[in-house]
Amino acid sequence: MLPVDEQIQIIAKGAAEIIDPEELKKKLLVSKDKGKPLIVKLGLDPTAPDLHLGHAVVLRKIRQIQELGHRAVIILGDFTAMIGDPSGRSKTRKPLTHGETLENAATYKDQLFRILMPERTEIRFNSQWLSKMDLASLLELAGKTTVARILERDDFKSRLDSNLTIGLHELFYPLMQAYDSVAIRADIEIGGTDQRFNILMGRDIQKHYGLESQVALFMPILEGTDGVEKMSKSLGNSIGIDEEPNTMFEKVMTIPDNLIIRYFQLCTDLHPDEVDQYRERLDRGENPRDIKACLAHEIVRLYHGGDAADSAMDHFNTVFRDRQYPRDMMSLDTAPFTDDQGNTDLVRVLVQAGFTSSSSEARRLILQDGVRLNSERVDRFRIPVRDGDVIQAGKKHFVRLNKA
RNA sequence: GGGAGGAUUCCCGAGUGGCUAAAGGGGGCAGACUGUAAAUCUGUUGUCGGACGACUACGGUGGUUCGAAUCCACCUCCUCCCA
Repeated sequence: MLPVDEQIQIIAKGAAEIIDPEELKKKLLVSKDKGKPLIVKLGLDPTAPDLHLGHAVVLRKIRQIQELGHRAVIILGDFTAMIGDPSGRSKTRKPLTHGETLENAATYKDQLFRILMPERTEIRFNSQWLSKMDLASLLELAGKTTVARILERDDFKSRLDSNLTIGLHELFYPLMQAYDSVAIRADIEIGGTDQRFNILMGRDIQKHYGLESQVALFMPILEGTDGVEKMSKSLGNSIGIDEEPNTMFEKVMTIPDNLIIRYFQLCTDLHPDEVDQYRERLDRGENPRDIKACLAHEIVRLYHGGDAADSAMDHFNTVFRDRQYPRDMMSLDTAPFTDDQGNTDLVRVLVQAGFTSSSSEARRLILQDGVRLNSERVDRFRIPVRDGDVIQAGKKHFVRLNKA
């Protein structure tokens, strides 16, 4: 195991807040002393089976901690999912059925191990202990906090103030999540800053059960590719960890420059010192594009491996930086779209190639100077073409035509 | 239990009998600019057709009317107020 101070440096990289750093240090010292790994808890709500880089922020952090020799316990909140975490939501969420929950959980697991080390990860369902809790134990648990305390939570508070519905059962959510920490004897609970209330509740409740309190490790909420909103699939600004290498690379390249370092910190496993080197290069006035390319390469490498990262970078440089044709592009037989006079219907070609979803859109694209034939703007819908000609739609779609 | 209001195109939201494929904003796409990107500016944003045009569309079903997103009836869902 690395020296404690160094471990702390790695754990703290990119973290929004650690409560309490001294306690963390103490736990690490004991752990190193006794050779006993710490247990890092992450609670996941099994509703979102497509992980993106935003979710990956906490997962990567866990991975880094695993590399230090510690263990992770992932709690799939199959039981709590019946309530639906009210965090950050302004509405009561529809409860999931048990079947849906299990189905989601299976998908989730596959994706988790793209990031975590399986041999140092344990996945547990909180129904294991929560479903067995009898009324007496529930009352005991509930007695360890107060209504006022629960209602302090921002989202409950604002919902209450604006007369929105709050189900009584929802008030139990933080308690149940806290109880998970008791059940698994968590040393550290990690989560986004939006989990602040729930995780701190865990510290409290553990103490009431006579356990040492967990350390709360909060990670920032990652901004999406638009640089403003938090990353989320429904906002369309997310980068999924399953995305194709080229797409992933391109998407990383579209983040605003001022987010480069933040992404290095939150989306890669680079050592803090390496991140600092990139920061210095930026400060020295090096072209942010090139630093961003390093970032994109690193991120693609994490999810697809070095070779894929190299070729994604190569593709990006060719197409976007050098404005040349990509090395490999799809090809399309023009015969079905060519009339007797030898004119090819580009509208249909664009639709067929999947570049536009309707022919109206294809016409629009042509009329707006968005289509090129061998680098020349096209201003007609029907045009003669030769074997091997290249049609380009917008900046990134290419197809080579062949006349079979 | 009683009362009031709402459901519009990808999203928010205007429209209250023909001039409405439907204002405005967001988002998307394209073009210009640029050291990638962001920002900015311009255009565009239902489908089919190279234009004129046709078709489909304003929660659901039926109706009134020459004509309905707009009026009426019933239904579904949502919200608010009083108790």
